[in-house]
Amino acid sequence: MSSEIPVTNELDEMAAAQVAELFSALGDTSRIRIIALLSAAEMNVGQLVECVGLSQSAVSHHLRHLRQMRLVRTRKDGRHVYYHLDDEHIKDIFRCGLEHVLHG
Amino acid sequence: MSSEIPVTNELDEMAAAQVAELFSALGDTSRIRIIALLSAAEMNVGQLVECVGLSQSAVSHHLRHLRQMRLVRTRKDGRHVYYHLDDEHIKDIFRCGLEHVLHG
DNA sequence: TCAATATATGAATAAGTATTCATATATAAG
DNA sequence: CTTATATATGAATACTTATTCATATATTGA
Repeated sequence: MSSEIPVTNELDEMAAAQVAELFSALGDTSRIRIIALLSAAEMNVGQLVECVGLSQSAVSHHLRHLRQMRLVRTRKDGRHVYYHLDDEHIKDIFRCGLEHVLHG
Repeated sequence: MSSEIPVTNELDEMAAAQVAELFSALGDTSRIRIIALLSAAEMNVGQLVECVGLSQSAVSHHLRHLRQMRLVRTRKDGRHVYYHLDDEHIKDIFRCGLEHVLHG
């Protein structure tokens, strides 16, 4: 054995950090509103700016964060960049949290 | 009409803030490790301190945070305070996030 | 090419937060 | 009653992060 700490703990720690990073990315009102909007439909940056009521810069920074976490992906159309959720599972996670606060 | 903004948006904004608050509470490695441990079994503070490897004070602060968010509850037994998840849904949310990082 | 529009980004700052330290409270044991 | 153990908490600090401002890049239309 190379260590006194069981391997499973090491893995769990790493996984815990990743899960925390995921929830942290969703743990901001502005980003959650973006996720909520994209849960309903694909939108370009300008539309998101209008909907969430933040500056274009702030929205863009949040989108970069969500992109880096692989929570959203983009599709380019002319001068516009359309954002959508990376996969359906993201929607599930959001709905899971929403259900909890609506029910609780 | 009392406002130009549809009521549904107001509700969504409030819900979004609550969802963000929930995910934010789960968006910390130490707290997620506590949630992960409590997903498996009830534990008292001393046991949690040993498992997560933080100071007693730090763990206690995190537990207060989780308590205030109604993610955990307590049961007192002598000098010990046992913590457990508030309900099964918390476990679901955690597992939902864990599955995402394990699969993705 | 030039102007206009859409989006992205680095730097700065202000607000938030995790951890530590010191200490308080509560319970049990002797 | 006194001491030891378990947990909680306020204040201070170091660190993180959301937003803004200024500006850059890219695409379209004239």
